[in-house]
Amino acid sequence: MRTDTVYKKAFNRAANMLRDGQLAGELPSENELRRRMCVSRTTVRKVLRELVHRELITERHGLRSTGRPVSDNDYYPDAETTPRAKHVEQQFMEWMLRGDTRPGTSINELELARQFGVATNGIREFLIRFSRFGLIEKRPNTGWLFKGFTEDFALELFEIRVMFELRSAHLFSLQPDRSPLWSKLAALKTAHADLLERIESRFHDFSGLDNRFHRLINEASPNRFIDDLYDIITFIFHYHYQWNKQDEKQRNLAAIHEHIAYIDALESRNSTRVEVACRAHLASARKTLMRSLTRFDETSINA
Amino acid sequence: MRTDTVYKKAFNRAANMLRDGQLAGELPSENELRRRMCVSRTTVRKVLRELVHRELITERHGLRSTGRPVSDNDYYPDAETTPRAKHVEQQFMEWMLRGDTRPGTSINELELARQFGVATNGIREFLIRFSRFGLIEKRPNTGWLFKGFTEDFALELFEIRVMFELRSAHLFSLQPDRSPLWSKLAALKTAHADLLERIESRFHDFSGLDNRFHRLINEASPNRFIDDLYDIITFIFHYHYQWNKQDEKQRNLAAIHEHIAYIDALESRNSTRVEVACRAHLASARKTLMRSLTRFDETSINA
DNA sequence: AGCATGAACTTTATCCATAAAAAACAACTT
DNA sequence: AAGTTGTTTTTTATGGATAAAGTTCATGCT
Repeated sequence: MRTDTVYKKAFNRAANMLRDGQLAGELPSENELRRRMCVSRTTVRKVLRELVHRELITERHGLRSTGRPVSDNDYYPDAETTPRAKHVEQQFMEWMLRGDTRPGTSINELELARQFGVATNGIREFLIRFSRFGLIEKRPNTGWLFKGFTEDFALELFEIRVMFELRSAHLFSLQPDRSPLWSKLAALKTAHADLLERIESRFHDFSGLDNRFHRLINEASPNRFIDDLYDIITFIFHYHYQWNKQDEKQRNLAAIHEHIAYIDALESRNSTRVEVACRAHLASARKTLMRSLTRFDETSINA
Repeated sequence: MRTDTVYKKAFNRAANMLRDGQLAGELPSENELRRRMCVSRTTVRKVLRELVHRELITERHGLRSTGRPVSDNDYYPDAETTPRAKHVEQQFMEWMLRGDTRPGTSINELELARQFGVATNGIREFLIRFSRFGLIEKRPNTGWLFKGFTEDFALELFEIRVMFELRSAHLFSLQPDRSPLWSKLAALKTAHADLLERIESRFHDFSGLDNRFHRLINEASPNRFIDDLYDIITFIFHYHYQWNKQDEKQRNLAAIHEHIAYIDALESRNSTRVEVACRAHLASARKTLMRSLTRFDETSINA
């Protein structure tokens, strides 16, 4: 059966809004709520029905207003707000990156389905989606081949990344002064400086910033294929570093400094400087990844 | 129910082998056949059973030998030798490229499933696979958005293609003289010259040659992400030009000459020459595509 | 032991069913 | 007329079933 994660997530959001006082007094119309929560009115109505049922809101001659205060255990647990497909993704990535899955292993849809507790259909859809990341390959009528999250993979990925980023950075620096992206860049620079101040406690925040930064660079000259590659990078890094936290603070600190230098170079509009800063940053990112890869391999082997 | 296209295709191949005399006299073992036909032994046995049943081969105390001659209507029709997934692909591409499907149209899985006569699952799997081509986009819980086979798409694709090809061509030309790829290149050059001789009748053969050529260039410095882009290009061009045959001979003739110039440049190992020839060829390919796109639009509008 | 066939078992490709979510339609209200 | 809410219809997300194809095990023959 289809999961009702959309409803549950919407319910939790609504509960949050009630708690924050965003919905104090008389509630907005179903349509208005629908817009704010980005779900269909059908779902909004389901949420409202449940809110009434739990007396979190009251309804009197068609007028809805806030009811009793929201308590912590009114919320649905997080796991129930994530669709199956996402769970499959998470479990698969863990299986692949954490387990002792060696390059050359063949992937069995049925086995994964059993292991993850879903129908084979979901596994298959995930694998098809995932195959564009270049880590697995389909052999018709037979199964999938895991090619491995290897050094080769990382090298190939970074080779393309460098090409793309140099191109985008160059085009970014050629923008007219009046382009609104310059002020966005300045804002990002400030954000970097701020993070630097609070690095001790907030170093996890870097990955969000990193994303925004690299996506901003691409915004000056959009190209869907470049965006795609960046999706891959984001995805891979997200999961890889999620289980690989050695030196995280150190790593991020270095990267912040590189970013700032890179931003300065962009602002200088000097193409040589841009190239140097861009290459320096990517070289360092690659080195970090490679180091974590080999170390990762060792721990796997010894596990 | 799963289609038995694997069996039918294998059967046709076996029939062909019988007809060609490749299996004259006593037949090889099941395992040997399995290897030759690239299917499982289970399928081989099914084929053999049917061949016996139709008296195309005879079996006597476990010894199989050829039987009556193969007739034209022993073959299964082509349509029955293609798996559903492939049919979906073909029908979808036709729907997209030939119909009046405008950018911004939303794609309905259920409707396509009905239209193509398959289960929604097959449609969905195809769409997921196809989404990496950058022409459609998924909006969760809602459907797919067709972004259009537009000029923008072609421009973005070619921008990347140029970057990749310049990089690969450059690296190709840096190979040591003893690399075996040089002789492969020479062979391809001859093939081009041959095709030029028989261009009047054989101009369709160009696309195969084109593929081999560009893939060869990439072989010198493999990168899976570059191969991926080339898959996209191959796929798109295949379908686009399948229904868009204007000036085909003309187009291919020009391209052959460009390829030859490009090969000469590579053989000269002179990087400036390589770059010039490569750019010239890709610029021309882009122009051709763009022209066919606009013309294509017009015919669609008037259709 | 090594290869051939036969039989049993496992996995993939494909269809179908259904609850959840979205969209469309209808009827009211201001 | 535009925005509400109530109702119905359509579509997506997900599970389940099964024939075809692949793989493994068993048996027998040189």
